[in-house]
Amino acid sequence: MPKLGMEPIRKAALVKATIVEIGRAGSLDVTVGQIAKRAGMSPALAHHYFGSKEEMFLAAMRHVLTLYGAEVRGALAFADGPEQRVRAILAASFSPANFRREAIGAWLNFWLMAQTVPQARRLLAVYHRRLRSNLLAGLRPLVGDRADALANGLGALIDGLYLREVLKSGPPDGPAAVASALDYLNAHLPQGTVK
Amino acid sequence: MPKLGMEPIRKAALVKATIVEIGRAGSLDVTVGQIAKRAGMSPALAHHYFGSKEEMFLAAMRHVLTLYGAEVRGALAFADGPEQRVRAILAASFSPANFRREAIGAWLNFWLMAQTVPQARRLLAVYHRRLRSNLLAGLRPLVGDRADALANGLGALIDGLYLREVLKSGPPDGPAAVASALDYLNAHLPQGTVK
DNA sequence: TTTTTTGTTGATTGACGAGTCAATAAACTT
DNA sequence: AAGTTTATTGACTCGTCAATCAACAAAAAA
Repeated sequence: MPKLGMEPIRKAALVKATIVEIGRAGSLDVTVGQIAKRAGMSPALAHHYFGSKEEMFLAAMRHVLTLYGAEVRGALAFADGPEQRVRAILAASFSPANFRREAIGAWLNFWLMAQTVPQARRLLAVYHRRLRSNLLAGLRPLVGDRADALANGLGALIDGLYLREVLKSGPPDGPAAVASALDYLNAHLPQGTVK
Repeated sequence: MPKLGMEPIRKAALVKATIVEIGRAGSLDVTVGQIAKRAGMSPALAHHYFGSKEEMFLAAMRHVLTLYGAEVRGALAFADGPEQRVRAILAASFSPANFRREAIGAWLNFWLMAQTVPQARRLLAVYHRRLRSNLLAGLRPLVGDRADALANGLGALIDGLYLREVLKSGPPDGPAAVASALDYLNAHLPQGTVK
């Protein structure tokens, strides 16, 4: 029953299924069959649309990063002043949409992939740069030339908090993570600018 | 030419080779064949000694953690006072022995494995607890009841710094990482206790 | 209506890799 | 010397999986 215009629908379904399956498996050892099944189609069709498994992974990674970027932008739009901007970034980073098991698992695996797949490395580098410049914009008015080191530290801390969440049992605790990061930030500010 | 007493030698060689190969591949997609070859023996022999690939991975992980633990203990032996203890832990964490490409890559993969292999999870949990209690011992005299939150933050920061090193090109910069962590610590101390 | 394009899948190919087994050989024991 | 244990490997089994292909179906274009 070939309805036309299936391509975007199928691709979206596959991307979503890829993320879910990677999160579920906790690794990239996921067969095209599993992904296709979850997306409700045959493995052959998955190949038809993406050409290869790697392309599927990359599309999934792009999707995760895009979502995250959108969330940050959205939060930033409402932020008032540098301090609120930094807060907004942190809140977006640990928002329920991003800070949930599947996404965290997927994220960790993309990191792994970035070690060996140049495309993935590039994607991750883009995310890094964006996060960094967003943080810097907020931090510079607050701490001047120490902003650079602080942005690095905060970036690493965010990644570390993600990493640690992987091992915890129970649902991820976004607010606690935000609190941790804010605490870090706060300690570096001329006393208590951020409460 | 069966010399006796080969077992420990072979096992050690395999563990080492496992770490190298995982680091090289940047993932756990490493064949027993590759590992065995690097260790200078047939795949069959590798199976003979370890029974399964997973056992090999776990042994490698145990080895990495043991090395790290030993380094921390060693550094701690010379540490004088709480502040020096914390410094010692950080220095050991980013020492050349631990903070090098292969080990970092292996570490990241173990993290991944911990998501699904209970044994691996347990090993990582042990490392976590030890790091935590070591940090706490040093921090409590310095910051009292805020030590708990600080230890968590520092732990996450350390992990994050490892993670970030994966993506950088060029050799890992241990001292810079230590400086980052110290900076974090310093910001939380009643002014400038740690310089 | 014929042709082309788009959607879809079952079956197959081809490669690869974990783990087993049987066989060989050197040492050590009795 | 006969028997046992340890070391070692080549050959093989068995399963899995990415990717391809041939074929069929429905819509759109001609």
